[in-house]
Amino acid sequence: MTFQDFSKRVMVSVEDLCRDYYRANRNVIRIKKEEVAVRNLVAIVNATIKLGCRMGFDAMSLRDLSGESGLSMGALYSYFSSKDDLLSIIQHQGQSAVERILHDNISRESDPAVKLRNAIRAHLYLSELMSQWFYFFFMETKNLNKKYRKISVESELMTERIITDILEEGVKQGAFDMTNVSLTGSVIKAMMQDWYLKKWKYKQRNVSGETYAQFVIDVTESFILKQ
Amino acid sequence: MTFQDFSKRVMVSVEDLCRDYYRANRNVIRIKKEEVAVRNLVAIVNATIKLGCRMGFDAMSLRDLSGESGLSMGALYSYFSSKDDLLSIIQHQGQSAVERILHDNISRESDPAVKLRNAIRAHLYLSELMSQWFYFFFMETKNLNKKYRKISVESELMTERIITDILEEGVKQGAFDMTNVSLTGSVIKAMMQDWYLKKWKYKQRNVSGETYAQFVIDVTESFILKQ
DNA sequence: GTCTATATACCGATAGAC
DNA sequence: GTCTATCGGTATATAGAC
Repeated sequence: MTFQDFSKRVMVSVEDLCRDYYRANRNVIRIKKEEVAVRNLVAIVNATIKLGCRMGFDAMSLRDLSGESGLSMGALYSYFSSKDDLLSIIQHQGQSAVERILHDNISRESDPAVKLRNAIRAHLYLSELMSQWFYFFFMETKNLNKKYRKISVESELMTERIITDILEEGVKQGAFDMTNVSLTGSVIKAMMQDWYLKKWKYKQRNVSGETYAQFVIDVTESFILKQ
Repeated sequence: MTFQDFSKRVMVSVEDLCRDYYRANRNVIRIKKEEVAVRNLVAIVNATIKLGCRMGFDAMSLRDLSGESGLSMGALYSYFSSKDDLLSIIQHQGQSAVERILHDNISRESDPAVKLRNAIRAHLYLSELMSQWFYFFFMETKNLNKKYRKISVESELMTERIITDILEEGVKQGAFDMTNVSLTGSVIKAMMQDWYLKKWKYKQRNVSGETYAQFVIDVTESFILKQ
């Protein structure tokens, strides 16, 4: 699967995420026209991710956000109840979407070796499509309150679990051979994560997402495939 | 080399770093008694790292720092000229120390395979000794000004370079065989970095630094050692 | 629905007593 | 050297005009 195939298939858009959020919360959102609400939510969310990645969510003032999104201070508060609330909305909507997309896009393939390759590519290509979101989640969710920090930790463990489940199945079927499934899953996740944490480095070196995905697969397979 | 051997050998202490800083800057620091200055600097730096890791440097107010360090607001400003200055002092002193210790502790061993194992262990054990510092550097670098962000990027590339230099030497000598030295260095660094970025996870699973270091070595060697 | 103007609180930083 | 008290500025959040 190429990156282009993947990006055509998943079609993840900020507008979809905002529309989902609006429909699930129209009872508490004061704006009643869906089109207006969704359009402004998209502007707010995009501006938050952009500024959050550039200067950090905490350092971003709501005046900065007002300027970047094109909405006034007063208007912003029609869409969220506090700055913390804004962070947790983005966190919740984003991580739910990631979870759903990953599960939908990891094939019901029975061969563990093929399935592992698909999973690594799916995760890597998704983190490429949503690289700012992934970076934002990693850098900003540490400062959330307990409840939302828990969601963030669960999200980390969930994606790791997708990998280790495949590894375990492969070991059971005799296709894989490794000393420690849990640690193997951890380092695969670490390698995948590097792609969006060090985007500047890979861009500078002209490494494509496809090249990187294939490389992670090569390293992994040299370790777990039986000779 | 065990973790215990390493930690006895390097003996890195916050007090040493603060004393170095004090002696290099006694001309601009108002406090003239070295023992007083060093004691308070240690308290300030420890408190900053602790609060910075917990809530983020930006979210930490100087009143928080005053409470945690035991010094008053006024006293704090005898040791640094601004909050940004405090961040860059910690960044500069810490990364210089890391660089020096890594270079001192990576053997002049000629066998690339042995040298690579030593380098991975040295880096991992140092990040264990200074785990909060490493975490702090990674999370707060983005908030620095251009000059210090450049230092930080150089630090990232420096540690990667230590690895890729060994890899290149091994390829030249015919001991290693890999498709892409640069990418191999990147993923080794990514695996090493996971140790301090996800400390909570490894602690929860009772994975020791020695176990993790050996695992990274195993994964790496399965990929680069000729059959 | 969106705006401007403003309330209120806390920020980093400093002055001056001791 | 260290403290307390306080400065001006800016933050989040809101009230009320339109």
